[in-house]
Amino acid sequence: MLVTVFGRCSVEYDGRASSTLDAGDRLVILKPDGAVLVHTEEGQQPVNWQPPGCTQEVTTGDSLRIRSHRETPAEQLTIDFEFVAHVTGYDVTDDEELSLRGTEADMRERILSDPSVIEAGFEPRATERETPAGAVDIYGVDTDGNAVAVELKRRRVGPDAVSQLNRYVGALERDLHAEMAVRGILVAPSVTDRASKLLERHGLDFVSLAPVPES
Amino acid sequence: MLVTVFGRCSVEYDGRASSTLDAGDRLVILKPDGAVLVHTEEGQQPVNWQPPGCTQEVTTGDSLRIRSHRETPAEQLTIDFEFVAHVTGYDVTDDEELSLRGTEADMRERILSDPSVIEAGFEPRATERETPAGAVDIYGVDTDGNAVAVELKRRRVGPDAVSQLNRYVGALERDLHAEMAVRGILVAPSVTDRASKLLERHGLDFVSLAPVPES
DNA sequence: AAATCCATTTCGTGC
DNA sequence: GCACGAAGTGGATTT
Repeated sequence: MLVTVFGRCSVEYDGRASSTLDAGDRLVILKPDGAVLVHTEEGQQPVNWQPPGCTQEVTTGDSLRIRSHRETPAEQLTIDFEFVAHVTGYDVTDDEELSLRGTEADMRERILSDPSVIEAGFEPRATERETPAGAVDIYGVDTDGNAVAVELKRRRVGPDAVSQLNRYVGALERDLHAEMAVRGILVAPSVTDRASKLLERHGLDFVSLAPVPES
Repeated sequence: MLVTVFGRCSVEYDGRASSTLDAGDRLVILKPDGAVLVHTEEGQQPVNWQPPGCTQEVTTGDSLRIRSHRETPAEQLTIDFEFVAHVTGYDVTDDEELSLRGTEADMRERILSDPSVIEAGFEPRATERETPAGAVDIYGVDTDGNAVAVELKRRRVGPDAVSQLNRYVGALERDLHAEMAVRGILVAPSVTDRASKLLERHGLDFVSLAPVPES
């Protein structure tokens, strides 16, 4: 059963960090998988929560208390209700899976089916090619026989993505032992100013590509 | 009013990406700030959502339909109910603020109040010191007169944090124009294997520090 | 509005 | 279980 509780409660959390929240009107959600969510009137994110797999203990002495805990990491959430306005339980069953388009994986498929969107003559050789620095999204060669590392991002990128690509290029250079030159190409809808300067500094290329073909 | 709807619904989303979700039993939450959440029986995260600030349009013709949209970016969510089991509305008001301990900011305060936890003789000179590559968490000098960039992480770090620190060190070196040598110190509870090798490769130091003083 | 980075990020995948 | 990286990441802060 998925249970919702409306009411006035205070919340304490202790685990990876710790927090306290004084009494206020909130919505508490208990999921059958062990997840707990405490939502206030604003924000997309819960103000407090516990992830799936937690164990709940509900006490209804003088007042309603919900305790949730887990090990590894040791975490504990305690919700104390001063007042309960409404409780609902509903048997939620959902066999359907979300179908999502416009992800990084979709960009990869598009490039593999038409490598020329990267550049004329680009030949993909592997996806998720392992290097000592991590997996390269698309590994291939260009018309000049250079090795090419392609890093994909579904949205506008900052300096972090450039550093990531640069790590892969460095690892490939050491891996290939100077047998061939290694180029790095960042593929994303756009880049920020700093990212652009970083690309130039590291001698990396950029190709603009959006996750969803624009209409 | 914060509104919850239990029922069987299908969901369509179109915006930064796009998705479809066939009919299933779910919990839909409508917040007064315009946020919309669609929760299934499992997972901490909603299967579909709309962020705060969105505009809702509810149609109750043959069946209940909730449409939410926003501009910048243009995004739209449509929830079609085949069956509504339960609807609850509750006036949720919450003036309290979450008090959170164990954040990166707390680590910074601790270091500033006792810089020797970094190393003997370390002198902080600035926090959030701006460089062309971003802001350095703590900037200071060591006993040998070197400039020191300290990067803080509240949890175990991987290669990304090392690259981040390396960017700052590089930017400081160019900024200071070889007036003084620049050291980089990563401060975190622990590092992964790859991160450790990267630290060594870049000549960066590591200091172990947990966000919450261990008992 | 854009940029940057933290987050009790969560989540999936692979080892 | 850990490691690594994506995410419609969200959220806060500053410019």
